[in-house]
Order: sequence, then C-alpha cells, then structure tokens
Amino acid sequence: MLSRSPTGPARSGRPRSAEADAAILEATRASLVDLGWSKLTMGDVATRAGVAKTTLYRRWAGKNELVVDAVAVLFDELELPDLGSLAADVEAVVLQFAALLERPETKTALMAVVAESTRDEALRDRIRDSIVNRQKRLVLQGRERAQERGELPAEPDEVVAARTADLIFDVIAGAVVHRALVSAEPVDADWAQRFTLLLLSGLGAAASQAD
Amino acid sequence: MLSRSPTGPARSGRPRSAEADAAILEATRASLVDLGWSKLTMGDVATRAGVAKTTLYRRWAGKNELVVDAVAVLFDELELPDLGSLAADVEAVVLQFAALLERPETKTALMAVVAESTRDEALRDRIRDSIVNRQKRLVLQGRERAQERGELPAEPDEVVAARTADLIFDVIAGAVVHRALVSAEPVDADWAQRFTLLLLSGLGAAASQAD
DNA sequence: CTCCTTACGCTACGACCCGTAGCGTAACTG
DNA sequence: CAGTTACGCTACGGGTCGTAGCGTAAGGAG
Repeated sequence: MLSRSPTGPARSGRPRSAEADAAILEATRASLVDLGWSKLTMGDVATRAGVAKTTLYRRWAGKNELVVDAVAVLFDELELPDLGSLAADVEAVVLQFAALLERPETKTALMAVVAESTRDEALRDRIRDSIVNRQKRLVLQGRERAQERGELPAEPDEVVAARTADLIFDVIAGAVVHRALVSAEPVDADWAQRFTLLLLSGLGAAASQAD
Repeated sequence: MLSRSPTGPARSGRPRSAEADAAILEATRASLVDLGWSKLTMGDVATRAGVAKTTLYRRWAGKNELVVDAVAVLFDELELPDLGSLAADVEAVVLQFAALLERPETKTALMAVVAESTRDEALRDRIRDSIVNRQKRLVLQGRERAQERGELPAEPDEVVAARTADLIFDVIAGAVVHRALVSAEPVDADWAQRFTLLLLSGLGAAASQAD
C-alpha cells in the first residue's frame, strides 16, 4: 500500500498480514480521537489493534510515520464537484477541507506531524507524497474547468502554470488551516464566500463589498 | 511580564528571580535550536538555565506553556515599514514573516504548540493572546496606510472592517506558513511578489501575468 | 533584629513510555 | 520436507515526567 515492497518479487516466508495493517491504521485513528497526538503511544495502538508492539515497529519507524499513514487516506476523500462556476467550486472545496480539519483525528495530527517534519527530511517527503501533493489535483482540476468555462485565460507556459497552481494551493490550504487551527474560528459558508471573493477578485473588491 | 501576578499586591516573602525568568526563556530557545520541539525536555532547559527543574514547574505548567512564552517575544519584532505602496508593504512583511519562520526555534515550535492547542483550550488562548492577535496590528496598520494613500476605500462599518482584517490576516499568515512549513519551499522575493499580486488583484490578474 | 512568608536548589521517587533482544510458534514457498 | 519470514510474548535498560520533602535564601512586617 505504501512504499514498502513495491510489488515485491514474491519473497518466500510468511507474508505480512493485511488485516493487521488495516487494524493498526484504524486503531491509530481511534487513538488520535481519544487521546490526541501527544498522548498517543505505540503500546496503546498495539493493544487497540490486537497486535504485538513489535509488529508495529516492524512496519513503521515510529509514531510519526504511523500517524501520517493513518490520516493520509482521509485526505483522499476530498472532491471538487462541478457547480458551474469557479467561485462555487472554490467555496465547496474550502468547506470540504474545513470539515476534514474539524475531525479530531486530522485536527490533532496534521499540525503535529508537520511540526515534526521540520527536523526530519524523510518525514517531510512522506507527508508531501502521501498528503500534500496529492491534493494539488484539486487546484489543477479547478483551473481546467474554469478555463473551459472561459473564467480563466489559458496559460501556455507550463512552468508558470505549475508555479501559479502551487501558489493557489498554498493560499487556499494555508488560509483554511490558519483560520481553523490557529485563529480557531469557524470556517462557515460566510467565511468561505468572503475568502473566495478575495481570492478571485483581490483585495480591492473584497474591501468594497457591501453585504 | 505575563498573566502571572498582574501588578501583584506586593505579596510578602522572597520574590521570584527575574534573572531566572530570562535565563529560562533563553535556555528554552537554545534548546529548541539544538534539540527541536520533540526532544526538548524540562530537565535539559533547567540545566541550561542553571536552575532547578522544580523552579520551572513553579512558573509554567509544562513544556507547552514554556515554549509559547519563549517564542512569543520573537514575533513582536515584526514591523511594517512604509514603502510607499500597499504592494510593497505586503511584500516586505511577507518576507519578514518568512525570515522569522526560517529560524529553527520558531520553525519547530510554532506548529507544535498549535497542534497541542487543538486539545487544550487554555493553551489556545495563550497562543492567541501572546502571538497571533498581537500581529493583527500589522494588517490594521497596512490598511490604514493604504486608505490614506487612496489605494483602498474607507470602510464605515466597524464590524465588516474587523471581519475583513481577520480574513486578510488568515490569508497572509496561512499562505506563508503553508508555503514555508508544509510545502517546505522557499518564500523568496519572487514568491512574495506573486502572492501579493494575487492578494491585491485576484486570481484573474495573477493568472494572466506575463513575467 | 526577629518572625513570617515565599522562592530556590537539591535529592529521590514511582510511573510511564521508549525501542529492542530473545525465543518459540505460525504461515507460506520451493 | 527444509528454508524463510512474520507474529506474539516477555523482559529489559534507558529516559522523561511531575512531585514530595527538606534545608536554605531573600524579601516584608512588627
């Protein structure tokens, strides 16, 4: 499922239990909900999953990697529904992302693993590969649709296009995360609408809106 | 200095050592640089500061509160220089904030304490009071200047004005943090310029820029 | 100067978690 | 069948936590 044994050449010996993998990741999410990141322990996860602690260490280097894998799958549930306009699409994905960050598993885990990753390059790569970069698809898809609708001009230069997509991604994801976890205020429909107006039309338009 | 004994009514007994306070906070920052958030221990900070471990616990409930106080002062160094235009002001503060996040103390501590705060309301309030809300002054100051220059219209409704300021704050701070710590890519002059264009003029303008 | 009060340094402690070694058993391959 | 790898279990040294207890230091009140 991960980078571990990419279609291994059918090694001999007893194979690893796929059920154990699923049980461990599920137990990890449950432990995140009950205990939060800082009080989650490998022993507790092992007990919940019904496996030995040593089994965890045979598959994951430690708590950081385990939690990344446990929450990564949740982010793949994000979708970009086609609502007919770029503004509507952006608002929808913002609210989806906010709902995801409201879940106690992701709320407590996301910032923690990112904090850990500032001192662990391998962990940083793992997060990028299994969480962050996967969601850039949403930006690319949204732009593509907007261009088809004529809401955005075509960008011939691929390098510029990719750079802009990264910028958009950091702005959207960063703003929602900051609102939800740092400012700790609700990301509701009103906020999503005002944010989208700012993103699409800029500060001048956002500052002069009436209602 | 903090919420502890707000101009205490001159209690009797031996007063707390102000030197110890400064030494502990300095030692905490040094330990963050050397060990990072996760490997920082109360015992190590106490040793570096030349005080007993019990002294730390008499003043701070634990690692979370200690680190918040240790890094909070660093954020007060941010300033908004008047460079003559809103765009230039925004770019400058973005680069300043990015430079602050490049420091190993803040880089490893900021996300970690925010992650902890998702399960600790008192800690969340502490972060808001001593770090986050203090920096909103930059947004208010920037808008005031822009309005004086005629770059932004006046906003008569205070509620709307405050709401917009919060939005701007989340967008700027969130985008920079996400770029620097999650995407882990450099916040350089080029990025700051492109981000500012997006913020001021919106996606349409940012997507159709040539160079 | 003498009480009273609070802060400090130091030691020691139980509790918890870490990550691993060792061993016998289970599962799958050739 | 033998060979190989995974699993469960126990046990362990090492580290950190947060606190209790004690003697001492530094202020204020009389």
